[in-house]
Amino acid sequence: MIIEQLLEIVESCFKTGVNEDKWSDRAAGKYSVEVPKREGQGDFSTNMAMVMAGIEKKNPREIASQLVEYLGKDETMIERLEIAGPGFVNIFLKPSVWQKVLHTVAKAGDSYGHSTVGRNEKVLVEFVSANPTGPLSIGHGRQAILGDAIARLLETTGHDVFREYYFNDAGRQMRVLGESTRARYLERQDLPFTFPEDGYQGEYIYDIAQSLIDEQGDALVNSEDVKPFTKKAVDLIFKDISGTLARMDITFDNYYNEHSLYDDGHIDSVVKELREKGLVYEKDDAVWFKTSELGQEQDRVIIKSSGEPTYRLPDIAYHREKFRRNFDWLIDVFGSDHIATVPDVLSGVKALGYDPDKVTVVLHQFVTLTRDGKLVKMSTRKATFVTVDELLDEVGADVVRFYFMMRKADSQLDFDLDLAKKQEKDNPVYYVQYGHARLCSILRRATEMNIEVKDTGEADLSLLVEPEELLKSIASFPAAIESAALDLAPHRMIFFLMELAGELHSYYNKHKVIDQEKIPLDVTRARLCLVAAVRQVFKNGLTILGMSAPESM
RNA sequence: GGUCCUGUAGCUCAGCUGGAUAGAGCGUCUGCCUCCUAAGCAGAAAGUCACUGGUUCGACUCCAGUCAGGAUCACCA
Repeated sequence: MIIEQLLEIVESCFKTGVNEDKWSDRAAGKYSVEVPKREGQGDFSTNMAMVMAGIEKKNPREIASQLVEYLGKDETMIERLEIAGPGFVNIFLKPSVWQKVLHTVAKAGDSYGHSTVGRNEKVLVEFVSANPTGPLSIGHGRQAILGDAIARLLETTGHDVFREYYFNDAGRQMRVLGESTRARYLERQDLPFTFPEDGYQGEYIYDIAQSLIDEQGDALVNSEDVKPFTKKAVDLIFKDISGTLARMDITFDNYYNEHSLYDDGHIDSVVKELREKGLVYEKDDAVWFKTSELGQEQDRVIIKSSGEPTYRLPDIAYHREKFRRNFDWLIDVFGSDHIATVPDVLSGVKALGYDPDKVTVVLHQFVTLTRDGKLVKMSTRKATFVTVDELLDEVGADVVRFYFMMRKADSQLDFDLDLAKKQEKDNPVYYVQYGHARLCSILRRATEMNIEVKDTGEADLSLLVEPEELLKSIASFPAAIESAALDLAPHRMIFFLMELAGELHSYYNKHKVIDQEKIPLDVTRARLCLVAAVRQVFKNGLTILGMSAPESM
């Protein structure tokens, strides 16, 4: 990458200064080379002189002029230098350095931007993990897309990614689900029924009841056992959930059933191990975990006086199993309502001898929905929540993905349905996709006119006029992916693409590519190389985010 | 009350490891289609980066405190 090559040059100049006794090596590694925010301040700049000034107690501009003298000797990529502001050294590169990016993109094609920084590290991304009690709500939607985007980014950067969905289909929640279904089953047949006090009130329960009636008629009317109802509900709800996920092109490598932790004895063995370490004790007929000895304020119950474990115990056991399955990095994507469980799980992991630093929890804040300029009130209990399916029906998968990725996880996300539904303008999703479509259109046109899109090596790229912004963006694409991936921040890719689209649309209006009367053929050919490269970056960027790159709109 | 997140333009939000004159989209206002897609472009107006201190050559960014909003503090998951 360009910045890395430049950094090498800067570092060797720094060393030259040390060797020639101009300054000491105490500033080594403390300075940086970065892209200035404003135009006219160079392609890159370094703060070395300012960093050194503090350490060496010298005038920063004096150091800067010495540095400029050293840097000026480079003929490979530096065109000119200037000292600015408090002591920045601004570095202007030769245009040919940027133009070469087009070769790189053309050569790499669909894999441009992919890297191997992940070194095949085994990463487990756990996300969604919604229990089968109803259709996915928009809160789950955010999590599904955030988790999937993180997984895709990590794959792109050379990680060995495994996607897992953790669920529980036993226990009180499921009993209530079964009882709710039974009540609807009886209601539909005009028989007396009692609906559970905290039952699931959603319409979908009627659908489940109806399918039981269709299949078995009134055979279950006198069933004492709630299991057939629960089972049917779980089956249909899971089918519904995976259907919703499939519509967004989200798949999992594994669905991990909490119950298997009991069957395989992992729950018992965790308690046993903690007990051996003296971290467990009995009080009030319950079993407590000494989390206070692990940095927390108070101890927590892991087995209730009824003999049933609390949710913490299987959570801890589950994470131990993740470690035992030899993953190097565990990523949990949760809603912010799970915040209280995080310290408990990490305490458990630590107590069992695993490194909690290998667990990264991505907590995302809540989602609100705005329709007709007003906040839509949602309640899970009353089943007045909006489902992901409904959103998909209204605006389609690309828009849903884009909007859910647009904000960093830490921010609350307001899904503006009015804006999302606008298909004609103002919608950032189309702004980006339109960029790709426009470029495709130009390439189609070139083919129609029998203009061959030459290999970048044959075209005279020095004929490109004002392509700097675009070339720099293209060149920074791999770094953008890397930072978004390693920081688990997909929203940065969205912003990257929006910026690229802005630059492209601006260029498009300023410079025509094909015009046989006004534009010389070799200029057209050079611009077609640029067009092809930008199109490739759009396509790769959209693909990495799980969105489509339409060739026409 | 404790813990975590948030507070940046009228609205919704970026601002990555501190860097030069604070950024985008929407909204508002003014222009631009005999021309590769106007789902676009060019320009204008719009800010006490919640507040107060501190750290330093330099703070939206780091630290402490205050205020406001959200999440969470079970032998529910």
